[in-house]
Amino acid sequence: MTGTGQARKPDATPTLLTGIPERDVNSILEAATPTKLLPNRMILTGGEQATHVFMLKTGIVKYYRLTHTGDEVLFGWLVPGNVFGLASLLSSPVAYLGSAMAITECQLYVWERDRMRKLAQTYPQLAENSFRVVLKYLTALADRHAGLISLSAEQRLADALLELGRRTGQVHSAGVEVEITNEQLGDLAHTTSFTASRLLSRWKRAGALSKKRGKVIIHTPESLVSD
Amino acid sequence: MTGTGQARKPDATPTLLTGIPERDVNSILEAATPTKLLPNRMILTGGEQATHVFMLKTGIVKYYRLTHTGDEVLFGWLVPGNVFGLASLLSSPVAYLGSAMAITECQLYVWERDRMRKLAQTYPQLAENSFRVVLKYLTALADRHAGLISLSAEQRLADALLELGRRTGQVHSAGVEVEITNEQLGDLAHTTSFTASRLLSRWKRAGALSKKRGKVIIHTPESLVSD
DNA sequence: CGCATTGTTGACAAAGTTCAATTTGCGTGG
DNA sequence: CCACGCAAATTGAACTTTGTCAACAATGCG
Repeated sequence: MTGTGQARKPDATPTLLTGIPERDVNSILEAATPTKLLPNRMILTGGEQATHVFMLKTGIVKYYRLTHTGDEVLFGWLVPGNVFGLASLLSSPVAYLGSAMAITECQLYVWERDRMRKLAQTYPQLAENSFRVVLKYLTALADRHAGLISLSAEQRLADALLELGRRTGQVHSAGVEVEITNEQLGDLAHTTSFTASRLLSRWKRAGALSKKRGKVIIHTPESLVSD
Repeated sequence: MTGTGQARKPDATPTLLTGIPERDVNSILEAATPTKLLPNRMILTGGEQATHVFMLKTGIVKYYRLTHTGDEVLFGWLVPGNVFGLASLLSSPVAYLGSAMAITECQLYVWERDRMRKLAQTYPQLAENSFRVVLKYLTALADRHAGLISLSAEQRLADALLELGRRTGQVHSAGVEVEITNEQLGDLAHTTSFTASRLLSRWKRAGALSKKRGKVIIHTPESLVSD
């Protein structure tokens, strides 16, 4: 039992460049190709050989997988700073485990596989950070999985909405404004747009939020939390 | 059995020691503490600080998580060769993401964190393999998650049974024999022992398998595959 | 032999999904 | 500026799947 030092922040969102000195960060970013994408563009496709590493600079990306029946299984939304395509780092080639698609207009850093592998040798912190990021995704997916099993559609929807507010919400005088459709929200919470509509209506009636087409304004996040 | 430069198996179950020369493997294993555990012993607990890396030598371990309501969310069963506790490899300490418990009597290799971190520096292949293993777990959990969303209880149960057959089954003249209770099978497939019982009975009536207490003998795996 | 564990079966309930019908909101082009 | 048309949202009702619970049967161990 290592009686380690002090309480650190619970989860200080580690990313690829955490703990790397600024001049090295610059070298690393310069080795990437900056790319701009329109909404609905595919970025990578699950099952294809991993050839690039991506870091999202601006915009929102959805990471998902298609089942053999064609249903979409959403793993989560990626926001600026998030890194994906890390399977490329392995010495022997592996497939991407899911597909990534731009939801909004996006700017990305894109590294070619060999380039990134060399960088990871030059800057070992990069390798460690990659490992940490993959572990973080594993934890996130574990959370998502546990939630799907043990929470009701209502709780999942509330969680999805609150996390969206935290990650992509615009703070407004009347509350936090989130740009999302019922259908997207349903996907995030693993339910249908119908269920999403019913629950949102209920919360609206309770005064916890208000709705516009493609938009939700959360007035009282607390009132979504429990029950 | 190095076998480089030859058609490799599609998913040759990469593990911690893959591609490491035998004498180095010996050094690595010698650095571990061999440990023997009785059934139902906890090995590590989710949320605790990661201090050790484990490799299962013999036996079966379940890896799971408890929700705040106390339900158990099973991520999977670990079989000999599987490695866990890899969060220990990070430079700054992280928590184990789930709990591990011995199902059968088990033998384990256990490495103390600092020891393993030094080994990973000495043998870089060890670091790469760790990364690969974590990616593999991510893929496995993604599969599991997708299955939970898109498959019926029946299909999940069939999958669980078939995979058990593959991984832990005893080949017998009458088919593959799997040691498992209805309840364990239900847990694996994310359903109840009642549903498991009903489906097994149906398959038994169809002649696809037979049952003993705590045991299933699969006669015709094909007939479980689709519907 | 007795007892605990495991398994079976039925009746019922809960949660969400599905589908169809309708309404609302909003940009576009006349 | 209005009317059109389409995408998004709403709502009700039936339906499906699976979980829950209770009662009971069987298996096998000590």
